[in-house]
Amino acid sequence: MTPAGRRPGGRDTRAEILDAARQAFAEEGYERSSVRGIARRAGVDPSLVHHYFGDKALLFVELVHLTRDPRINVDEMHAAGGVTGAQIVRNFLSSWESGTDDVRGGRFATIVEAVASSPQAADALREFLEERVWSRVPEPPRNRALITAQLFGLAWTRYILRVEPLASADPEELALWVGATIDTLLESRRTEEPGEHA
Amino acid sequence: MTPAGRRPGGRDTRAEILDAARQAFAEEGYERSSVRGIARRAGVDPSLVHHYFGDKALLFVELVHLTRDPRINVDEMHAAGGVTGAQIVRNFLSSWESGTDDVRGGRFATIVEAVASSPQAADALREFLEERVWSRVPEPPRNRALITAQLFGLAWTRYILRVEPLASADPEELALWVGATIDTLLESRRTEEPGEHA
DNA sequence: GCACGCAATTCACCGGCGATGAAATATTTG
DNA sequence: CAAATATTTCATCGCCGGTGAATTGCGTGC
Repeated sequence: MTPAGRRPGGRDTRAEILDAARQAFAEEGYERSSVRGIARRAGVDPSLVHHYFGDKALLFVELVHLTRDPRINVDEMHAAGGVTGAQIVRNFLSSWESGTDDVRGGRFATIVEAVASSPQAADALREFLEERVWSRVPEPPRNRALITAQLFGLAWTRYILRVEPLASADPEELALWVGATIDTLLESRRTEEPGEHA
Repeated sequence: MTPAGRRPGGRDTRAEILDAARQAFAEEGYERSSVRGIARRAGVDPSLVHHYFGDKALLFVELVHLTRDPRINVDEMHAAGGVTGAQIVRNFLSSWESGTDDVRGGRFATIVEAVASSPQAADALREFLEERVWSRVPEPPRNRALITAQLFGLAWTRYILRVEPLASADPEELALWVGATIDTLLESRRTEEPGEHA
């Protein structure tokens, strides 16, 4: 149909592909989204996707970096008079439940799926967390990691594995339950070892 | 080469396919393993895999159920004088680090990958945990779920996301760190609410 | 002991996938 | 205006998951 060759009029095809990819990943998850499908959405040849992004994993990496900056959340919490476990949990959950997603936790599933099947995506997410989320929180690395484990364990059990009662509990309940554990970790910094009472 | 039709001599092809699948999933993960590749390993036509198992997800489900029964671990812990958080963690980690795996945590990655991309696999794992792991532990559902979240959060952060220092810490250290949190949950049953101290 | 039904196996396909490499066309630069 | 470069499509390759039909062996009833 459309002949080969560069198109006249500089519309930003790269951005359109990114947008199509965001939709596709959100709707269908990582593995089930195809480069071809994304290209189709963007009204573009599949090769163009490779041309701009290299391959599917790199396209995804690019997308994750475009997410709205979560440092803002951290700043807001500081402004609101200190970081508590419950607030961290509330914030974390709201990232996955807010917005126009069709399936609750769908965004989380997409990311987890990508991270599980592509080490590059895992690297990207880890660096993202380190540089943009934790960078302003003065916790020692071990506590950061343990809190990360708390949060992702919660989300994974809730959204992916769907274990009850976590799967259908109210976010506020979860904030209390898991927030308490995180508080223990946060407090341990001011004392000694993390929650060792044996 | 080999003509069509049933083979003489009743070798258990179904079992051979399962074995090939176990190897393949362990070495390459879920998505990267292909039905065709598994059939190739088993020296068999790909259609045979579909014939016996329906599709790839069902094949995987079949495999998970063949894992050695983890109830034994629970029994051993009871015999050893009670269940402690540290022992739970040790046991959990050893399931993913023992044996002849090439990559540490490779089995965990395989399962997580499958669960992330196939709801059927998620159902299978959840039922597996409910029926075969938790069935003998008299904790209320919420505690079971929270402990599950602890364990999977830990493993996910260690094996998949590879956040330091969890990724390279000694299992014994992890048992202390996370075990303490689990102990708090276990104790809360004998008192009241889970660790709410606010 | 043989014919018939069923289980096991392969074959030939279908549409889709990720990726590569070359060709064609537009824009930018000198 | 010409050469370099950026953008775009096309033609392929080899692989994938899955389906449906054909082929061959096995077990059972009579």
